[in-house]
Amino acid sequence: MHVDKQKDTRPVFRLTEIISPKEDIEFAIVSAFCWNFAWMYQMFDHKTAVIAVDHNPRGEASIKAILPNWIRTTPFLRGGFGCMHMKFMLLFYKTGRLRIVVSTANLIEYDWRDIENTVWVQDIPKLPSPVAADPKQENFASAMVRVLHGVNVAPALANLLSNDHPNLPLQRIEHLRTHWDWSKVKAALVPSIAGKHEGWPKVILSGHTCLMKSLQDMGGKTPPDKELVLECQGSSVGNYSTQWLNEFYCSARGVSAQTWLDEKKARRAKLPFPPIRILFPTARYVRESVLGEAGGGTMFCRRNQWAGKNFPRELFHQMKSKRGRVLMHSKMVLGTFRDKRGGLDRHARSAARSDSEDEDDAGADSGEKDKRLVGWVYVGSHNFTPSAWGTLSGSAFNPTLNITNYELGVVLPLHSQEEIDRVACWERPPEKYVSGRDEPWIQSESAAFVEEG
DNA sequence: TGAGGCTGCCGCCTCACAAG
DNA sequence: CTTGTGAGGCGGCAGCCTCA
Repeated sequence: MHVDKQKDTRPVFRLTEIISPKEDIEFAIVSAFCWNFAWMYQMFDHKTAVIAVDHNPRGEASIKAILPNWIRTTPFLRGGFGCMHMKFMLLFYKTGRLRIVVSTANLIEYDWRDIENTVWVQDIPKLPSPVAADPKQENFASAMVRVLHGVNVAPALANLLSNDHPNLPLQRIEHLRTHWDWSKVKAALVPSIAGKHEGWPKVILSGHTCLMKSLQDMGGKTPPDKELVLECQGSSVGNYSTQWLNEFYCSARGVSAQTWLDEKKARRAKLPFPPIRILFPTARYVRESVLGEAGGGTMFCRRNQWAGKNFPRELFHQMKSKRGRVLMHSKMVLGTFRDKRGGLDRHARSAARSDSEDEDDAGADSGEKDKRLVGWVYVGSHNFTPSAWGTLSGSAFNPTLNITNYELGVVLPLHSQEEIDRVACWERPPEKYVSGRDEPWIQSESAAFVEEG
């Protein structure tokens, strides 16, 4: 389990250490795709008010009191497709401190005991008195406000406030922006809100286009003399087309989709695969892991995907945990910059910078934050799939972003090679699958999962 | 040189399917 | 019980070859 920078002296987080000291927590908003409510209930003091955001398979928005002081809320899913996959916690302490947790783990024992997950934690101090927030300013807090509205927290909060808990430390979701001091947060929050997002102002607030915007804002745009190499690691495999991989890659470089949205589809389909390494465990790795095939229940790849005509089998790489033969439920995208072949020298670069591409964004490379990054890392609930990150359509003038799932993660800038190696939870560099020898773990073909289908 | 036919490319239509 | 996309099938068209 990888942790926040300040806490990396400690290699492992227990859930009881995050939700601690539990008597001091007044209120919590907690989200996960899979819940064991009885188990989680003991993690909290029974006096603590809790809003539990959960996945509803039917995709109906709902709120319901499920335990003393607990309200379960579920967000709407268009047509019942997709899932509420966000995993986060907001822990409001009696002292005013707010602890933000963004993780990859579900709230069941298995995820915290048997497999590897990743957690990002930061404590946010309360401001002595509220400050006005610029409604146009987008930052971590404003993104969190949108997330909470997106997953139907508002009616649950109103319900608590008007019943047994009128004095909660959060009276309105918007107060997150004005009552706490977020200035120390270096991470960018990257949500995917399920549904259809139309027009640039909305499109850049969600999905891979939000990743693009966040990278621009933190100076993480791939420099013109460099090439971006992506290592995408997750526990589920999507349907990858050249078009979608290039779409994602473009955003990961910090380049707006305006550059390609008006290109003909037929032409886009013929582009080569970008330099993306897709990390997924091989069948052999799962068999030889500590829990064997039975432990492969959280890894998803289907035969018809792998066998698909244009499936990018050559992009697949082994996913081996640094921490021994344990399976990982972590989801990370690691972006690193390498010199282009025949790359420009240092001098030419500054010239290239001023005259090449740069579109609408002015602040991307500016100011003191430009301590020249070597890359960046995303960690959170997003698997590397179109359902999680979204697909763009429409025109460059009026784009549409369609997202199937609710997902949440953070992006952090990386400043050194050492930091890159430390932050990745897999052995680097990842080994490429050997054609003929290596095949991905396919759960439905394992004797341990016979009832599949 | 012109008619006819073969071939490959492109665009259009329909259908199936999406992920944890 | 969405919306968008890729695959696959089909037809039109341009280019080229062959034969009279």
